[in-house]
Amino acid sequence: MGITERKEREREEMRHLILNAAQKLFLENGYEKTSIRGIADVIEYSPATIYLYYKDKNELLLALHVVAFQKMMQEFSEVAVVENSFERLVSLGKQYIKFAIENPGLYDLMFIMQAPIEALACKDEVWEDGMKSFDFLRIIVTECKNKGHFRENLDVDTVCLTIWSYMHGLITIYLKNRMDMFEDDRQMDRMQESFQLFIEMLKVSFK
Amino acid sequence: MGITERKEREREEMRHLILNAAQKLFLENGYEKTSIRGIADVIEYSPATIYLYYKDKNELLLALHVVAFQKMMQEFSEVAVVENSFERLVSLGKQYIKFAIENPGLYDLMFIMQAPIEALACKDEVWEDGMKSFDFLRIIVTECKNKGHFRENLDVDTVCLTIWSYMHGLITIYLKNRMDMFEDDRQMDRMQESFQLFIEMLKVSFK
DNA sequence: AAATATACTAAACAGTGTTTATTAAAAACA
DNA sequence: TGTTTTTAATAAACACTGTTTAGTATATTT
Repeated sequence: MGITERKEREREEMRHLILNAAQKLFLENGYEKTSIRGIADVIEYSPATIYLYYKDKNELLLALHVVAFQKMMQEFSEVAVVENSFERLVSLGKQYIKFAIENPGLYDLMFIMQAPIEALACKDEVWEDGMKSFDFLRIIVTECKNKGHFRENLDVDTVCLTIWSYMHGLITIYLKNRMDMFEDDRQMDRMQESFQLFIEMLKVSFK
Repeated sequence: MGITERKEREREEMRHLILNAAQKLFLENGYEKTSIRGIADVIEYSPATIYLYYKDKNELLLALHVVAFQKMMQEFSEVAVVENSFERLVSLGKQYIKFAIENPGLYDLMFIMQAPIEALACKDEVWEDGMKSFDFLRIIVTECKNKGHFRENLDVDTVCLTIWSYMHGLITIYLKNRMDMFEDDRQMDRMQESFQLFIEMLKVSFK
């Protein structure tokens, strides 16, 4: 009896259809204009149908959040080609900035919005995507220690949290338009200068 | 003819009344539950009345954002008692973290939400509150250079942006529940450890 | 062929920010 | 003073939002 299997397949297809429409609206018009009704319009189903496949909007946004992390992790994999482990860390930083600037809406969903975190809390699940990407950083920092770029007595987790905090802060100050404070049009330059300075700080103080 | 003066005074009182109600709701129930209708209920006026005193919700949130900056700057003034300029910088960092954790809603409004920035853009104004608080940091960093804590060839603006980025990142990772990733209940400890590490980084690499 | 289960939706509920037309009161003018 | 004009406030509506409920076709099982 393959009916239940077909049903399950159709259900998964429908979930995909909804998720793709959500992604389309999210990337095109941003978060504000990604409404359940809007998604329903795109897929030509009634709004209520969406609730047969996702518990609520938070869960739908969580699904989108998972896709976003997959995309980021894939772009991260490009840094693997860099031989030197410290240079690989620098490369990861550049990729992180690049991803955030090219996908501001997704970055918001991944690291700022409460919706996906609330959805996880509802399901009593942990933030696995966050953990995996943090692990990516952790591995590189660990290798920086092993290869002698960073001294031995540094706590890897503390170093990672410090690096991530800096990167996340720089990016959100930029994305949330708080660099408009600098009244020139050197925002991008200023970010690059700060990033270079931070790299120097790592190099000098972790030696 | 003191009628226009009285009218202006009454108008200002009404703006205050609205702003206070907004602040009350914002601090008690957070952003989501701070609605125009909710504010109207508190002050016992109709929702439409609020629009006679504030152009829209963004402008009201901008007014609240101004109050928030006043509060933060007042708390910042406490660090003036610290003699050593580098220690004053450390103190400022601690005050910044303290303010953010004690006033997460206000911090959101000041540094993450788009509403006040959009309201400013509408009025063709610059982010003066942001500039003033950044100046506070700039002055202390400048003195760190003058007193020999930081070397001479560092660009003050770049240093300030780097410090602010780190602080802002650490705080938002915490406030937006992205530290739930660490499955222990040492979140606060981890923040402190990272903060200490960053202070050491400044001390060592800017010498 | 009849009974049951599934997939879907129209309509409603309870919210949101905002605008418009209307009314009551205050100020200005004659 | 009485009349006109300006001002302040609001009820009601508009166009949205996420979500739930009750009802209807369709598909599956008995």
